[in-house]
Amino acid sequence: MSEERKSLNFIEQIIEEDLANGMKTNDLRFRFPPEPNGYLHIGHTKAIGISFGLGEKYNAPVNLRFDDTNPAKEEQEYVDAIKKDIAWLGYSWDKELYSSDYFQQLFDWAVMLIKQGKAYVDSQSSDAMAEQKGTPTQPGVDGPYRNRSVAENLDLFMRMKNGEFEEGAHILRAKIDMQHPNMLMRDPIMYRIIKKHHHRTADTWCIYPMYDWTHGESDYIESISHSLCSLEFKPHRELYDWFLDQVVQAGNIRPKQREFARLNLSYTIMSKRKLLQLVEDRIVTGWDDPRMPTISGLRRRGYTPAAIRKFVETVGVAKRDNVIDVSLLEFCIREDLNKSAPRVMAVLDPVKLVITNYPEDKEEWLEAENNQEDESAGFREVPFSKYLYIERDDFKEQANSKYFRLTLGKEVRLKNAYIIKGESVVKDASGTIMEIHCTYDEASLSGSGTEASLRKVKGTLHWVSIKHALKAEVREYDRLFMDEAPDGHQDKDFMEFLNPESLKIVEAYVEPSLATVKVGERFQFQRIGYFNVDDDFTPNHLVFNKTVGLRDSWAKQEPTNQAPNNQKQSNQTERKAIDIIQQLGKKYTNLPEAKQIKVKAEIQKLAEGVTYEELAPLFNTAAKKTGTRIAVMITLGVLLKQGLEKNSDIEAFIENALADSNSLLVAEAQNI
RNA sequence: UGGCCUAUGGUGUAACUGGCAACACGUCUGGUUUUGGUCCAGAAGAGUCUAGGUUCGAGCCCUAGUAGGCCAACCA
Repeated sequence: MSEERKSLNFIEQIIEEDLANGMKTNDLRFRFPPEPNGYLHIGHTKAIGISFGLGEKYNAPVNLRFDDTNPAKEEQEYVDAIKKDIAWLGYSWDKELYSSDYFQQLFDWAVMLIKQGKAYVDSQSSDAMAEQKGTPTQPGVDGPYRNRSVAENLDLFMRMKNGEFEEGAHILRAKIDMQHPNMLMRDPIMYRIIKKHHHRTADTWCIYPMYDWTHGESDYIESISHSLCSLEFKPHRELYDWFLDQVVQAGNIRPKQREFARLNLSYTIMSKRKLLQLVEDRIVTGWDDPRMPTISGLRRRGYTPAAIRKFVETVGVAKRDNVIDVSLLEFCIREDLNKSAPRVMAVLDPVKLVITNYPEDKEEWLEAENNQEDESAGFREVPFSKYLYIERDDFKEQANSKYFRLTLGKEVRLKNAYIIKGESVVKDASGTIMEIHCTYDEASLSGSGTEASLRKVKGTLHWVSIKHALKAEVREYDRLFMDEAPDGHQDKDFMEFLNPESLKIVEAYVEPSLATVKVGERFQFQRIGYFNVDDDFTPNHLVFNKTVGLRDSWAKQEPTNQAPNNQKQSNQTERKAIDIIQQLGKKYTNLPEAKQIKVKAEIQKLAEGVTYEELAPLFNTAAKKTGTRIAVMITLGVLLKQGLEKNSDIEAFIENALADSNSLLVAEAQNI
């Protein structure tokens, strides 16, 4: 319906162009090609979102192709985990495929290249070959085996395949150009000997194709129309195309590689190698530790697929390096959970509250709304009694008027229950508060509709009845690293930035309705945050993970409250006249004439409050910023009229303006 | 010393392909609220890396700089 045209990212634009140039929508096909050597992380989600998202948008198939050309690093465990994660995110692939499915075809093509004189067997050490390869700034030189005969190459390659040689004895290289400016084109390796068991082909091969030789040809075999990958593969594109040139037949789809910037998240790392190190060094409990940026970690932490997909959609697709603020991820999960998570009451840091005028043995079951954002969520009952737990944080013996919680002599509401008034405290010998005594107003019950219940109080507290509360283990997570870019320092190892307090385990008390929870269920602990039931949960041991805290504008201002000397902020917010003039100037040249006259009058008025010292620095305004120069000129005119003496700086400024090509500026200069 | 890529508020993306720089997050006000949450209303913050050029007009086109990233694994 809406005419709103959603802007396309550069990849969508390329596809639209291809479509406009005659490619059929039916020919569109994408792929996601993970190497099964680790778990998927939030960064992969971007690649997944792009390719699978395009599949959804154009109703085109997307293959899941495991890039399994290196048996030394790849394992079935990772294949299973990757499939689980993609499915959990809600994407479905057309075919589950493996690069290893194409080993025979790749081998046949390699033989063809040898016969055409476009590939040869090299028998040097890797050091010698590296030497000949040159550097980015220096061309390489041809090696001694470069011109072996086709027959010899064929014979050696067959014997490589037959397992006659040890690892490292020979390799197969494409014969391209050792002097090529792109190092990847300097006779890249196509095959190496690896005598290891492969998770799919077992021991049938002892030579394995390299990434570059495999990837484009696999795309071609699968008729992938657009092969999307991250920016670091840009230099590979030239080789990708060269390999394609050797096999593509007219009439078939020729895959196109295009590259986008990968996702980086502040305060975390994305490198699979480094993530593996965290697992192996036992910094975290595993790939699915809730502090890990892996999909499995986020899942265990309580993130939803919808939130993660929204996040990836929001960050966009472009070609410049980026670091996304974690606050955006947190926003996405809060937004989703706010709508869906049932609210419950839980006290994480308890202090005992005694309602002195409440009958000793009385208990009431009070009605509580499950989710005010969702009417269909209904109500539940929570038990109330004389002895409660509230958060230690929610009480201060005395506090200023900014503190909305319980203090002595003031009233607050107990959520879903009564209004209470703080009366006294009981402390132990060390001064720690052991009990808070208060009185309640019996007529003020929530929802009772009485005049007393409608009374406004400035704070509302959550609580649990001690007698009825359930004990629960609550795991509160903080960021794993204390630096915004832990692996962005050349002089420091990322492990140096580990946050020693990334996990805090507390024993909490929760309302009894949580007795029947199941693993993975998500809740909002009111006034605290979102939590889910951890995998470690058992029926007699409740375990919750903190997914993310609620936004907390109180926590933000509290520290500044402590500092006594920021009373006088008000006059700082008043902007200086010169700043306003500068801002008005910015747009001056773009304004219609009527508006210019108005703005000029405004500048002249503001100019009366400007000193020469404030104005002088602006004489150096860049020539390009004509508007600012005009505003400065107008201001200068006012100052001169007020009796300011001309000096050499002023003369120079005016002279420059008179020589300018902009007539408005010249006119203002002439006025002076 | 080479090649390739990128450059827009604090962050991430837009700008209908040359016409008074928009959206989201974040920040700050104010209102509503039985969550200091949500929701609502508003504000601040960018002369689009720099210098030239083309044009009536440039974030967009051209030239030259500058800055950052990637490229020398028998990894992907």
